[in-house]
Parts: sequence; C-alpha cells; structure tokens
Amino acid sequence: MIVETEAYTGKNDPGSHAYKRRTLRNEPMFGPPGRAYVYFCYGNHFLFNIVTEKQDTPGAVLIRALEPRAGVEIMKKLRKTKDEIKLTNGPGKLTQALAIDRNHNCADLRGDELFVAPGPAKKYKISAGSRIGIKQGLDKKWRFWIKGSKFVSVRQK
DNA sequence: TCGAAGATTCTA
DNA sequence: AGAATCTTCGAA
Repeated sequence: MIVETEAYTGKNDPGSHAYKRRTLRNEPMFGPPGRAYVYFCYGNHFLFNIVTEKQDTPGAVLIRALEPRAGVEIMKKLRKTKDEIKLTNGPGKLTQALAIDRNHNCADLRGDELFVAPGPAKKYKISAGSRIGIKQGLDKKWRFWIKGSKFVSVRQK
C-alpha cells in the first residue's frame, strides 16, 4: 500500500526534472499518463514515479514509501533485511524490494507486471509538507503521507 | 569530450 | 557525518 508520495510538475516547479526542458531522461514525464517513470539516481538507486498528466504536459508522482501487504518474504530476500519497516520506507528501497529497474521505465501500468491495485475502503488522514532531497521548490508542500504510518520514509537533513 | 550534480542509502 | 557510485546534462 502506498503511504507516501511527492508530486512533480514542469514549468513552475524548480524541483522537477522537467523544469528546464524536455530531455532524454525526463521524456517519460511528457508522455501519456498511467505509465512508469523510473530513473537512476546517485549511482545507486532507482526511483519510481507514476506519470499523471496528459501527453506533452509534464507531471509525475514519486512513490516514496510503501506498507508491505504481500510478498513480504520475497522483499526481505531482495532487500537483504528482515526488518519489515525498512523494506520499503524510502524511494530507493521500495524499488529494490519490488525489483523495479530501468526495464520498467515507460512501462504501462495497466499491464499485469507492474500496476497499482485499489486500496482498502478506509479513510486515512493525510499530512502534507515540503519535498525531500531537493534544493529548489521547497516552498511547495507537495509531499503527502498517511498520518501516523510507521512505513513513511525517515526524514533527512 | 569532460566535469559537476543529483527526487538516496548504508555504515562508521 | 561521509562515502559509495554512475548517469545525465550542458558547456567547451
């Protein structure tokens, strides 16, 4: 279950990859919605986004943290830890736990390999704040998480 | 063609 | 607090 996300747009969002111009890397953000935008960061990690806006309008939602609901044993193996909290409580961690890599870039999320399933019919309280790990666009409170969830990523410096 | 920076994580 | 580690961008 997705418990933490961040939103990124284009022109008016200095923190976004798509802020300056359309490039090879951010091309998926300009593509049709409902697809994956996966990119490699800091030489170590893949980050997984879901493209949200219509064709030629850049926009994506970064998936920052998950609450494990299924396949926990597989995730433990992939992450090399038995601590369930640490399986998916960060954007680079959850891609490792789900074995998402550059092969999934531009993947159609309506397929049967990588997709988003409906969540529980329960209402959660959502908190909002500044996005993490970027130096510009901090004025935008575009990070959202389920209030009180233990599986939200740890705050960084 | 090269140098710098980056939507992070792990370990000391 | 600092390193690991490599891709992408933009200027030369």
